[in-house]
Amino acid sequence: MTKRVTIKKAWDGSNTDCLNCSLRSSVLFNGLTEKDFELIHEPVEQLTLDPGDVLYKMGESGHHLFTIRDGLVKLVQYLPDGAERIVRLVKSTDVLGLEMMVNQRYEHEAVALRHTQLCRYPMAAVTRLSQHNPVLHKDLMSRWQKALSESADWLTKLSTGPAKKRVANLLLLLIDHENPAACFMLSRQDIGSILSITTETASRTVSEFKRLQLITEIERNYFDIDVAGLQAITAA
Amino acid sequence: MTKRVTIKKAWDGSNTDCLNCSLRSSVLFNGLTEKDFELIHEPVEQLTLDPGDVLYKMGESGHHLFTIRDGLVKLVQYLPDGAERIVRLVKSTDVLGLEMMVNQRYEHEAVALRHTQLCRYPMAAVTRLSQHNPVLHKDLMSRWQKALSESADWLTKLSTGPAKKRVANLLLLLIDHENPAACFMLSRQDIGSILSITTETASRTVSEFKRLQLITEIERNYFDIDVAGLQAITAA
DNA sequence: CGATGAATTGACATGACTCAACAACTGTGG
DNA sequence: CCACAGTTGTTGAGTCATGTCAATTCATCG
Repeated sequence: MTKRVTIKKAWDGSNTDCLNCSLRSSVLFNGLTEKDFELIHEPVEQLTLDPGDVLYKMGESGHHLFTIRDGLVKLVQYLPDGAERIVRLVKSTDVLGLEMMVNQRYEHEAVALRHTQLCRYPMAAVTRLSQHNPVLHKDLMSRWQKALSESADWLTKLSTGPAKKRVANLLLLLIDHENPAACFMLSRQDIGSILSITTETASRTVSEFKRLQLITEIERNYFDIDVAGLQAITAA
Repeated sequence: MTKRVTIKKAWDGSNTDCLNCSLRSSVLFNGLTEKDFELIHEPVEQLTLDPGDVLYKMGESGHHLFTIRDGLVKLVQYLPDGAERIVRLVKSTDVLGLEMMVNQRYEHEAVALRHTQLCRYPMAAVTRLSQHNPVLHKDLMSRWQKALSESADWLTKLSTGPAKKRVANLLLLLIDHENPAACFMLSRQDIGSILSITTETASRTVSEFKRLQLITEIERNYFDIDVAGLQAITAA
């Protein structure tokens, strides 16, 4: 079911050199000075997750935030009846676990969907720095706001209207912006719990898109997608 | 359609005395010292909205945040096809317009659903103060996080499952916690665009609940609700 | 190769939408 | 106070999309 990844297993062994990080400008700490970095005694660590690995569980306490360097992670909530609902997808350059700074608890279960690399930050350092460094302060607010605003989109685009539109919107959202028109395909079950449809409906819809050549499998789990065609469906 | 409320019309004429506000402890500025207040030159004003009044529109620029003292406001987004979707309800002690601090634009249309009183804060002051006052800083993060977490609930409780469950969950959410078991009833159209169902389905479901005596009209638009009964439906 | 879990497909039932008529209510002007 | 128009809510009949249940194929992995 849900394998638990241990920090030992995950840690690559090399400390992350944030100053030279290729994601520097888009990453949480981009506003920090070298002097700020000196105040962080606990090291920033790099983790690697395989598909299915659980980064943290709902309700768990912890002391870390995460930034995704590359990959895709789902945030899952469970309904009273045990059904799972995916409430957000977190991808490259996004931050995970911000709620820790407020609640000291994770609010979701975080599970990797693909091979994923991330950086782990000590939360206390972020809290402390955010009160002195206005750039980080502002960056944190931006990230919260971004999550909130994506969450509204999630509602309007992925939880409204007929299944075809929803699936089309989801595929468009999964486009890898470095490989435009190449799209990582989720399991039918994940599609279902994102869109709140059954796996059968998800499967039928994906199959129909394949038949109509709106999507074409390039390699295992990667599809070339007809952006204009799918957009036509979302608008229909 | 959408009446525009002018500040002149709305302003009660008396400056709000935040120091003596009855909502003080739950309100945005609860962490401020009297000295902080001296730094706010632009006055905090009190507004009153009638049902249907539009506080701000999507994309509009502005310089203010709002706290709801009493009442209920919907945040609306429009889909490409023009259909409206309500993405959040904002109620007493909640803050509206936080996104201004990041974007300088409002991201939704804010429309009063009932007679509503609110306070208007100059955004620049909040931004400035949040960088020096750690309590306000933390409070802002909490509010962002609260909005985000409610937004996930909105998804799981109000946008998932059959119409009956959704309506039941919505009614439970509308309970006025000062008048437990008394619940303000929304228009069928609003129910529809919250739950993403048609007005007809909303009407049928509400009617059924009335027949089953799960809800009973006490006075115009106020219902006594059978909490246990509705909870049974949400769990079913 | 056989075993397991995922994906697909079909047949059928059902819940929600559509279209349409009508009832109830609100506010207006006579 | 009534008559009217306009809006909102209710209800019904028929259709369509999605859910349900079940069988089958496909992919992966030991």
